[in-house]
Amino acid sequence: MKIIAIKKSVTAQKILDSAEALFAESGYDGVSLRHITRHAGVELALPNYYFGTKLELFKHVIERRSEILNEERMSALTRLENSASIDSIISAFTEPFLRRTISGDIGWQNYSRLVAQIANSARWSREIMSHEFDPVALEFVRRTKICFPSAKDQDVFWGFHFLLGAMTLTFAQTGRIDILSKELCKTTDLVGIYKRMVPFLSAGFSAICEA
Amino acid sequence: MKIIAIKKSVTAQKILDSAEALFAESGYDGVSLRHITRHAGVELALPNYYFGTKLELFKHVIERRSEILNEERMSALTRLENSASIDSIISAFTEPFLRRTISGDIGWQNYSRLVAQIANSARWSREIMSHEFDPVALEFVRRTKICFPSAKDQDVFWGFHFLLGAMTLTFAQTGRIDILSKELCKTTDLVGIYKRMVPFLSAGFSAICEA
DNA sequence: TATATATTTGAACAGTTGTTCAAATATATA
DNA sequence: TATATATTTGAACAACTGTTCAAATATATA
Repeated sequence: MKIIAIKKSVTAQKILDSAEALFAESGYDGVSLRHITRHAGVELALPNYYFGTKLELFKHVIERRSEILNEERMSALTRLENSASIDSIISAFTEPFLRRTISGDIGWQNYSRLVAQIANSARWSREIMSHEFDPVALEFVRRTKICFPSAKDQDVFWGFHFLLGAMTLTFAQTGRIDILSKELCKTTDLVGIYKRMVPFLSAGFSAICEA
Repeated sequence: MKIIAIKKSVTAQKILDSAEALFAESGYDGVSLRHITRHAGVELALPNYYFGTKLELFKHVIERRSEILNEERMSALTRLENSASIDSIISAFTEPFLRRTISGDIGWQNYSRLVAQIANSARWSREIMSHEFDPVALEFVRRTKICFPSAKDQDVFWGFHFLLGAMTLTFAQTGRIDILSKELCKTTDLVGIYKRMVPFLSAGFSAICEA
């Protein structure tokens, strides 16, 4: 009987890191197990040993950091006072991801690029996004409803949808806005983005959720 | 010498339609030429005859409708008066895509799902999105600057970035919000989304672009 | 009708894909 | 040290990949 402790195996972590980086760049089907193992410097058979199939490896890549992210988001949301403003609710939801990404940790940067792709993919969104991130999303919605007592539930959900779109494109780090703005705006300037994103989204929520 | 008139060949259009539908579902690498030709009911060698490589076929899929979309958006923007409100500018930019998608045309629905994925992909965004859509995007930015004379260029570009994120996630039609909201919100209800999206984004722009 | 051109067919090519497994090696336990 | 378990190795499998091409067929031109 084999007992695999993925979290403690440096080989397993090397595979996850390489898979994360390559999936973020080229997507699930754009990357082969040989790409991953070559990048990680390990044998081809090892992903199967630790994770089973390629699909299970993919899901492990997602779950490794979603657990951390969900905990941080949830605790930031529950730390809020009952009278919290929409600004602070949006900050609580978006800031944990942002802080991880701007820290310079290349793993988190790859992860956020990967999640952005998944969130906009018909194939993966329901299967992965819903499963991993909906509980925290519902807590965000619950807090926002308290903030706008007269808002209809639909309005709050659509507001969350717009927030999610703006946030995921930001974390996608595509570099398109750099080209469009002739390098006036930098995809990597997450602090500058954040300073504008929270007011932008707060005003948007107020516009559709206030009577 | 072979003279190929792609736009008039029903075979070429069948290939483009099938490629569009399958790429929208599974992405560039998730679809093989055999999937496409089987779906279209044509021989394997025909994509090469009409389009050359798989990559060139992919780009033809994108360009076929981006030409139409760009013309409609550009003419909607230039039809605006000089004193146009941010609401009307956002409408001019987003409405053409919306109208095509809600018309029930399955081809345009597939196309919008595909563009949403490309917009959030590091691999394709610069190569395809910038090339296809930046001229019209710059016209949007130019009109928005007139609307907010005291706004810094950076603020307008970032506003466009948030708009683009919200819009692409909407057109991605992932169905995630349906699950999250327990079917209270429907991804397919583009009219209901639009009614909220324009006010949401207008308020966002005002928040970061007004002094 | 005869000729030229456009299109379609069916097969083949070499390279890559995910997955499997017995054997070899390393590590921990007794 | 001896034994059991965990991990790594290297090769093999059949299926699938994008691309190519000569031959066959259809269509237009003269």
